[in-house]
Amino acid sequence: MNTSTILAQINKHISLDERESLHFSSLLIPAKVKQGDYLEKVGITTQNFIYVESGCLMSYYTDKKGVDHVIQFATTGWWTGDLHSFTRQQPAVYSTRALAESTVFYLPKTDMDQLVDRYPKFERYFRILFQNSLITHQDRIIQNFSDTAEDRYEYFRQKYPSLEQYVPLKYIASYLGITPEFLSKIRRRKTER
Amino acid sequence: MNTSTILAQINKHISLDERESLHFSSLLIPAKVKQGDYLEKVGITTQNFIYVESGCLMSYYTDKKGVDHVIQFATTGWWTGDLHSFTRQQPAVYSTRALAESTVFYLPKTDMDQLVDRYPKFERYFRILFQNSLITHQDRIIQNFSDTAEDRYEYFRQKYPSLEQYVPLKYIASYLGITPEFLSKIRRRKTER
DNA sequence: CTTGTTTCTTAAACTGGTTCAAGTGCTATC
DNA sequence: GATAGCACTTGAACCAGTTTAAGAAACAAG
Repeated sequence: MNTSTILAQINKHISLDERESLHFSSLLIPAKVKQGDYLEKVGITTQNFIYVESGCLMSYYTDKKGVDHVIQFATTGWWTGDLHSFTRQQPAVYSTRALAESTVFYLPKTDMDQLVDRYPKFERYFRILFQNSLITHQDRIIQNFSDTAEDRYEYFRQKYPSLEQYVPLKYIASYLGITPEFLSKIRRRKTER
Repeated sequence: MNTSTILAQINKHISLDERESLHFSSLLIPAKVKQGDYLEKVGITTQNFIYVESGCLMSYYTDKKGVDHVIQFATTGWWTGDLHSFTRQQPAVYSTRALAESTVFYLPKTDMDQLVDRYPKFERYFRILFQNSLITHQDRIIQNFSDTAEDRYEYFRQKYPSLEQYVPLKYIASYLGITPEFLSKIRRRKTER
């Protein structure tokens, strides 16, 4: 198991020594998942925080009418999962699936709890991670209110160019909060110009 | 200066001893603000994280067309401010104003940085704070996509009943992502039934 | 008390995005 | 190489929410 890229990712925010790196690595559970595989399912309490080493995952919410809403894509270097379920140990409301063959690391909640307890550096790492993610989520809320769907699509393509190769358009539409039909129209308008 | 309620708030998540409590309290800068006062303005880099001791604040974004979008209300016990500006020390894109006469504590960024450095407990406190806030923001994104404006209004009233006394309807409309005119219609529909 | 200012409401015309239904194209599998 | 299944597109009817404009109600300040 090669944990060098995840350690490099973490070392962007904190500086781990040998002992900390080894301990952290020992907690990770590596896994390979195929396209379409579920990593988390609605109703089951999430036991792991998920780190994407390669490939692409998506987390989505299925509403009362049975419509899926993509809350997040996660590609190399991202953490993902149903944070509510993970944090409060309650049945998940999001599902997480692989959009392509992917390799991931699972970090079990109990281990993460002990980890941050024992090494304040990791407490810091996750504080920074959540703080940054919160900023991104705030931006997204504002953007959903103030920009048109076309602007949001343009922004999405610029911000996450690597995702277009993995993600079917219908999921991009869902992430943008529109129907696949309307995304289709937007795309046509763009090529016609 | 009485810091007992903010300390009680923090002690819900971590357990501070006398020394830590005193040190933390010594960093806080108390302030009274009147209705309409600005605590942060667009374009000015945010120096403080803001804790609301009493009263009510709102943070909002003004888009290219000059329309305000409320990102958050903050009442007793909440932290607020432009997190992006605060974290990365860049000019604020949000403004923060008092909706009523309020008392707040400012926690300067430099002090907060030193605080979490010196006391891992505070690192944990803010990790938990951001983690919880992130969960709330994820829920809000999903809700904006899957629920109608009327459902969102109902949910808002149930979740934050105390806010209705402070917050003009036009700001509630903005928070919900609709126009004041449409909120007016929703309210009428509700009373007619 | 009254005058100006802001908030809230109402109504009509309008639009960004949805819904429904049908059709095209891809690729997968037997 | 037929059949099936899914992703994507197209178009027409439709609707949730906006825009514009105006009036009513609440409020603050002299």
